[in-house]
Amino acid sequence: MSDIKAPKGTRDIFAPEIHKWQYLESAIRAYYGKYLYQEIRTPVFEHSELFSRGIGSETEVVQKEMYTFKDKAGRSLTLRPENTASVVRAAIENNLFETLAPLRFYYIGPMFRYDKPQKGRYRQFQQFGIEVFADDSPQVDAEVIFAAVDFLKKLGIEQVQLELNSVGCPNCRPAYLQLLRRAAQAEAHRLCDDCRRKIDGNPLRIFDCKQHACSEISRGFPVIGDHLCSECADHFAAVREALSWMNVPFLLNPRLVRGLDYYTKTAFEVTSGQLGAQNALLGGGRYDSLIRELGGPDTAAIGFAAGMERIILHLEHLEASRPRILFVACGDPQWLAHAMQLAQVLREEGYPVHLDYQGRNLKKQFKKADRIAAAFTLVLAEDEIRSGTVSVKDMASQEQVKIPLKELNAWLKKNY
RNA sequence: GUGAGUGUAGCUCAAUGGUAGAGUAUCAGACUGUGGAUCUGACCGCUGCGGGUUCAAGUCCCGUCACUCACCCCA
Repeated sequence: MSDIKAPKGTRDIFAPEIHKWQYLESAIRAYYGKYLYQEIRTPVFEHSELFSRGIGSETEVVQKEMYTFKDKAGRSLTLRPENTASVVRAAIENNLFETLAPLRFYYIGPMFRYDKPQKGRYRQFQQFGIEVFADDSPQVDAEVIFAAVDFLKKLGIEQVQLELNSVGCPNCRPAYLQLLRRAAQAEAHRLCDDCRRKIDGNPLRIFDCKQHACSEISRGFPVIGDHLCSECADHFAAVREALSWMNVPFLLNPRLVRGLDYYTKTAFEVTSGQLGAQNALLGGGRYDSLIRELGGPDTAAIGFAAGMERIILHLEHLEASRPRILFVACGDPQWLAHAMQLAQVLREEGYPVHLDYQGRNLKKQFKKADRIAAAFTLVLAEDEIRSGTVSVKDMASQEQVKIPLKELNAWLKKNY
């Protein structure tokens, strides 16, 4: 074995798991196409500043988890830890706000975070996500959330929980944060070191602390829901109403906090009980200020990102539909020319065909056909060559018929 | 970054401190016109790596790396 291994937190994906990935990717394209989302592909690395400005320099992601490096010209570049900032950058840079309608994007691709790997968490991981620009209506929030939950349902993933909150906006959040800081300050002596540090940076994250003492204490803290401005409160009420139109059940979590700073108003997260500690399948929300902050027009936006590895973990029972394979068995190496030509003709007809060139006896070849789960084995040996026929054995029923080569195509059309 | 568990054949796993094994997979034969079964044989290893203790280490000790899970954080 080579002593060079895949870097920590990365992995190789191949059959049979790769079938699930291909299935998932095509499901994403088909499903979100129906909402007029169009694919966007952005670079895997960006100027580091895009993320520190977009995601927020105080966030865990930016402070500890970025793969940042200098290129040969001394530019600071970063492997993208998420894709929303890039999509916004791309929209601004290409003037998509002026040219594209509707402004709806989906993406699929690798993201990178320098985290310690564990179940459902990798350093290179796949996300797909959607972004809607230039629509500030609460109904589009409901549509995005519906399209997140409904997609999982269509994949057969139903044991999930949707948590919902509003995190306010620049009009009401600062005042609330002051209130929260004051409350936390008063209890600071009882909070853990970690939480004490959060008071000044992002006190909302105190709600995330799983230490018993901290969560007990923070339960008494004011929650944003009671301090939303009327615009945010109205918006949130309308989102909830529209969700009920679409029969989307949700759990109000007034302490739901997202890890990225750009969220405003609606924030949501879908979790699963089957995942272990890393239980978030997807998360998202509205980010009405980000586009302006990154130099674009003052434009509302909403989206979510989903962890594909975590979705794949829920597809365990998905039976990969394997192609029906034809195996051409050659009775003697002297007929290999016929066998290769037959195989090629069949491939051009669209069948997956395999054959063995090792000159093994028919028994070995049938064994091989069995191993690769061939649907039919086509025998070409002396009898068949002489009579211009081929013997076709149905591997499941064990029935075998000898048919003229000229009729093979028609026979396969009927029996394949 | 912190903690715990695990590292032996391609895969799944054995081996009271005393000659590294089995199942499975692969290849060949029994069986040169027919798969799943059976039997026989072959192949497969610096026991993660580096030190230490010992007459002797896969086994005990230290370090290190990797994987897994959890903390943290999130998707």
